[in-house]
Amino acid sequence: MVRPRFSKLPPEQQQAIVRAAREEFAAHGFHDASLNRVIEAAGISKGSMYYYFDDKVDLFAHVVRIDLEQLFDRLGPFPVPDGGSADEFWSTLEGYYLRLMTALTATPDLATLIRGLLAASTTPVLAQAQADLTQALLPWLELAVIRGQRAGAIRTDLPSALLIAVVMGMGQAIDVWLMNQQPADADLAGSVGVLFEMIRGAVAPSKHAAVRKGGAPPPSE
Amino acid sequence: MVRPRFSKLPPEQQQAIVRAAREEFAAHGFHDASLNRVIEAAGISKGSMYYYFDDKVDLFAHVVRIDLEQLFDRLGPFPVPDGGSADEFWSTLEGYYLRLMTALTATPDLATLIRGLLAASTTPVLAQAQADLTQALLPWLELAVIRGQRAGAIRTDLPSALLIAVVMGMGQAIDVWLMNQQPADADLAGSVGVLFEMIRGAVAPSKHAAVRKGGAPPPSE
Amino acid sequence: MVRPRFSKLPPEQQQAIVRAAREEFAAHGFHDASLNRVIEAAGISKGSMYYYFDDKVDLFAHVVRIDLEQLFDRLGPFPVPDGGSADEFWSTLEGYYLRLMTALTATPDLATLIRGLLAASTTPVLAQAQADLTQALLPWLELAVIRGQRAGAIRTDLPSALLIAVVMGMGQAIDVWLMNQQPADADLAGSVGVLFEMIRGAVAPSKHAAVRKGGAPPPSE
Amino acid sequence: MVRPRFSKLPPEQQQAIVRAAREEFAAHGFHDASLNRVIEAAGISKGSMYYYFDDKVDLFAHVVRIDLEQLFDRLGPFPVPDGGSADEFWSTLEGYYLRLMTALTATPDLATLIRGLLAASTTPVLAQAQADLTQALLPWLELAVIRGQRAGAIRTDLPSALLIAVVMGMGQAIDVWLMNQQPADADLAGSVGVLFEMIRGAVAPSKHAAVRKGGAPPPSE
DNA sequence: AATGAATGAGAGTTCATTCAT
DNA sequence: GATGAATGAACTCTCATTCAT
Repeated sequence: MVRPRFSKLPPEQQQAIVRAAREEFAAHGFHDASLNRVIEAAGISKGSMYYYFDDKVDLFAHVVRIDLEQLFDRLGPFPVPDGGSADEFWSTLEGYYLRLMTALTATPDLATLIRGLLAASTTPVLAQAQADLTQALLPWLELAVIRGQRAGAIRTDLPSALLIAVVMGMGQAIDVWLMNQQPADADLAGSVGVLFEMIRGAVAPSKHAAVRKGGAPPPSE
Repeated sequence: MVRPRFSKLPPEQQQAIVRAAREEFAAHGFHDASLNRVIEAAGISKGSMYYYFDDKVDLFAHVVRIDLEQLFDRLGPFPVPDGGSADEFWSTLEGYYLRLMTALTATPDLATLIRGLLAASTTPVLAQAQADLTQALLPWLELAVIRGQRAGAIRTDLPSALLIAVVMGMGQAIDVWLMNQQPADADLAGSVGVLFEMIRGAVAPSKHAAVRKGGAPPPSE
Repeated sequence: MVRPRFSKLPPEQQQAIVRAAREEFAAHGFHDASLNRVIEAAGISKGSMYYYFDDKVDLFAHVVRIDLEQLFDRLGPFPVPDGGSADEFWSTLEGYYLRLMTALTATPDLATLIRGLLAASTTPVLAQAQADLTQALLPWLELAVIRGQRAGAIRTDLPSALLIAVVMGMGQAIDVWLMNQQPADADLAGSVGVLFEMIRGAVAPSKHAAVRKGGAPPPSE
Repeated sequence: MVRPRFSKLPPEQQQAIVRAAREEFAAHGFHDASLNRVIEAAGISKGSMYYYFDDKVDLFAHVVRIDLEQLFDRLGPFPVPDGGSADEFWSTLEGYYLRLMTALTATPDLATLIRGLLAASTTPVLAQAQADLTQALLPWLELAVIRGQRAGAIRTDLPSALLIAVVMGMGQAIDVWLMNQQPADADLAGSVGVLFEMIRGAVAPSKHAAVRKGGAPPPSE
């Protein structure tokens, strides 16, 4: 955990440290990031680094947390549509996601960080940071699933955790695909539209599902 | 490239080395894997390691290649359904994928390796290994998309690269989810069924697409 | 570049490190010198070595630089005779060179270092160190040539670079010869006298040159 | 020493090995030359290498020896002018040296080898090879000095070893200077002329010497 | 509160040499 | 006679972390 000492620093110095760390982690990934380079860029001593943060992981986690906070502060609270039709549900979500992706595209270092974190499936040392990230998103996602189900927009025959995982996988794939395309913002809207279309196809109540599994009847809209 | 010297080793010693390396890479990822630990576990000298393999990357590539070969030897060739209905198309694919996942679930280290390789988006040193893996799969995947489109099973209004990326993202998510559940084989079939159902929903010709983009009219199912 | 950290060390420790490095480099040459042996002899850790110096080349360059500085501090500035006769020109130079050689003979390790550096024609990694050394000497040498020519002591029909190269070759040969003789200081003066005599014969305005090349008429002595 | 086994090889294989070694040594210097690369280029096994030669030094010495032999075979025996005037003495020598340098310029790898060997003042491991090279040349050089002295072309007041050392130093300097100029053959003759002129000035009987040292009276020209 | 000097463990890689076959 | 597999010692260099001041 970040030590309170760090929070007492003048904001501009906090920012200098976070910025230096963000750039280093984004540029080299967690493992290859060098604390020596971070403290040099931040203009602080090595002792101070360890005075503020427990260790490398702690610094990394703090950077991700801070950045995510700022990101979502800018975006405003997650809109979780309550009531309304399935179409309204998807449309609300898509609007929000588009703004999220627009923001992420504007902060590529953060995007790189998140991508790296999501992908670091084999680095146990980052498990905590991953868990943190997940914990920050999961409750909202689960709420969204529930409301989507109530709106008849999301199938009810699968665990929400699975639905969420698959949707995030699709989103990640689209993210990578988007970055490889380096689209203008105009394209971004179209791409997000396509993505949501596919997501909707994947998680919407499905006639195939009914046939295959004979699962629970879809809740009435 | 693996040197012929390695291939001349008695099979059990080749296996000992590959096994040691596989476990190390699976446990720590490519970067954090330690050659010292590998040679210790394999019971060979450091000089021998470099007598058999060019370098760390070469060893890694060899392990992945060997394991994939064995995997696909066990599975037989990719079936690419040609002709037939959309339902038949999906059913053929699902059967194969189920067998693939069954095999992967039985070799979790290999699964971890592949996952790590797919995710190593920022490690240029593995670019070759990634390219190898991709090149082995892409042609088949593209063929599958084309035949799926011909069968009316896959939408035609999006680039196949995007479709493939999204499907792989979904598959990866399911993989992770499956590994976290540590399901019995029985559950595996169900999960793969669900996955394909979602994939089908995502990439099947969509009425939404037609509405949104004014694209090509969906081929009749 | 040497890091300031090193300069802050207590002088005796700086000296211990420089001495250990000097002996190692002199004994084995740059390439065969082992940093492991240096840090062992200096009594510091491997980490400290790299805390003080960028790398092996940096250490080597520092040793040479320090030693040369001390050498020329002891000798005083290069005297560049201006005006006067050819005999006076040579006599001034000879006096300085004798003091230089006396100093070098007293510090054989430094002599070895310099010799090695001058001879390292094929080691691009030392190019910077060589360039440093050359740049420190060349301007003075060229000035000396010009003034010598003005005094009628040096021939004017050959490029100064060639003259300098040949003279340095002769000096180097004498150096080696001197070291093999391990002469008393008394002999040193005689040897330097002989060397200068030969140098004078080689680079003095020559009647042969006039005959052979039909070059500029030799300036009158 | 080269083992007789090597001499029994078919000449073309001997040549293949020597050629591979020569190129490797010339390209990387003795220390950085890799036996692995040599055997690969020569197309022999590592065991064979050590079956033919004691070790790396032995191989190096053999290459130098063979090449020098061939060089001097091509040049013919050293001409040691006996009788005649000082001018004739120098002229004979210069003619030979010009042919030597022409030959060396045509075989740059050998030239590099020799230069490296002459310069390797700090590599005790090559002491034997250096001594070999010197021993091959010294007797002739000393004979040349004696005859030169008899012809009144060379001063008699200095040990011949010193004269030889200085002359070789001058020659080496010119060699380097020549290589940096990359002259056409035409320039070579001129350069050698200049070199000999300077050599003559350096080692010819000198009035300065008589004045300075009160040494033996100079032999009459 | 803050520093920065010091370190040790470890990294990947190279290579001349040996020796059983 | 010839091979090439096997090795271990050595190499330079990196880095997160500690701790006395």
